[in-house]
Amino acid sequence: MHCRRFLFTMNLVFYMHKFVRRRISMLQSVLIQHLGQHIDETVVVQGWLHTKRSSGKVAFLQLRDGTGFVQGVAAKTEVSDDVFALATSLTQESSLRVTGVVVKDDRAPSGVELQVQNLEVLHLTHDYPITPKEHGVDFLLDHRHLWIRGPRQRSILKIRAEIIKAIRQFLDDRDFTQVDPPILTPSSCEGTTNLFHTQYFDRDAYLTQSGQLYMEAAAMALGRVYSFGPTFRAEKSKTRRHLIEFWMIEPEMAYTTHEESLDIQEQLIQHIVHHVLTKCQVELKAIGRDIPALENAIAPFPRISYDEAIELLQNDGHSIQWGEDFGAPHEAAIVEHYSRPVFIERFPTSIKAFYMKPDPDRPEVVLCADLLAPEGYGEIIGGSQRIDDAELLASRFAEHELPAEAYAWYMDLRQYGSVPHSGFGLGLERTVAWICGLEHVRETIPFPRLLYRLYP
RNA sequence: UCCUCGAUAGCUCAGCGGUAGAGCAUCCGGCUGUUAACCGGAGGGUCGUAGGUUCGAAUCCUACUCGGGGAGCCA
Repeated sequence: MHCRRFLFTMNLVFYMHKFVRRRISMLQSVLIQHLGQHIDETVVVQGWLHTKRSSGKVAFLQLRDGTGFVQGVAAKTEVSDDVFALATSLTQESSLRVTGVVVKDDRAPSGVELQVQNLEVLHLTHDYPITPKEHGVDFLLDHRHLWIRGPRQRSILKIRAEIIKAIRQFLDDRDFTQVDPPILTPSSCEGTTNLFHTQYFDRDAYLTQSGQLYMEAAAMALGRVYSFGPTFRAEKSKTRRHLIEFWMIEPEMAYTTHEESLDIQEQLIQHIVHHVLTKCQVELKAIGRDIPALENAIAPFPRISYDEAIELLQNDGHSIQWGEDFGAPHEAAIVEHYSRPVFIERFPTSIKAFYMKPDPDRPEVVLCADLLAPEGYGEIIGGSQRIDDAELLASRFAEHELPAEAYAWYMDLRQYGSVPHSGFGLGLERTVAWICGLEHVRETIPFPRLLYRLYP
């Protein structure tokens, strides 16, 4: 019985395909997001069946094409028996071309519906794994290649794309030049334990952990630069804030102090949030983001010193002492006092990277800052003013037992026209997670690389 | 590396020492406004793997495998 039904459907599909091809090809195909501009016109929508509901006399087809969702209504009295039979036999995620009249309807979430006239099935799907009911994380990640078809994941990827667009727009408008640092590197800037090792013919090479040092060179060549690319960390981190492969934006600015860098950072974040609030209302609603909470991200952001943060934590009952680095619970406790992103600046020199410039008034701290996102999303920016003095940098290399020969080129930057300069790294996925209000960064990237997951 | 939780139908889970269960999905039937549609029926299982305890193990114990959450580290 199953088999006969299947053959019947396939014959029908073949027949309909021949029957309607000429007429459909003469009609205009329209993206779902533009249907509102075609009221009362007959159009073709090319997409997939998201879900279907049907009764004996009417079938409701939820269609998607990547740009949006629209309901196609096939009424038994309005279409041929063949088309109606085809409509009721359609399966989830079958690919199809639907011909119909665009009509206004207040019952539709987008305000329009498609009155179906004809259907052309390109491929009839069987047993699509992701059903409209709930699924577990493991199952969904194993089916990530299909999971991204869903409305929630589509919205997140759309917002990610708009965030990227906003970042580029902001930096390009302020005379930054994009410069691409290498992905294959001879060694790291901060230890090799977290680096992905690979072969470079007969030598060792590592996947980049940060393009920063190269960007310092680029800033001396082009003034204001930024990189935008993937970063790899072989850390055995398994939390909602960590990916093995993630994307970073690393601006680097010549003739720029720590304070000027902070100004740019907060304006950038404000611009991103404003852009997403302007362009992505539909997507933000689709994923259930608390929009008023996002609207709080207006510059200037609070700037507190490491000293003040320690005091604040001690007053909250934490046993942390000056000189210790913050753990995740500390960051969460600090952020709880604010509803906006907050800068923590001037950390102890001893716990920060070798290239950070000491505060001239207090050499025990460096001119650096972390920007913590609100609502517990953790550090989204880390930045600093860099050491511009050749002698000091040389002594830092010695203190950190770094191989000076490998970094001769980096030392050169302090030999030939050294200037005060600053830069920062913005973690894309954590920013997307915060703006989307997600539980986990794994949903912010199309194909997440996680500690125990390299598939698909 | 450490702590902690988990693995039972295609999916989500219940069952916690005595005949393997539910909802959804699938298939069949019904329904002209559904929004995770609804109503009736059917099929569907080596209870993660290997040992052990017991008259009897999905259930208790041990080891292993795979995964979730978290710590450290970091964006």
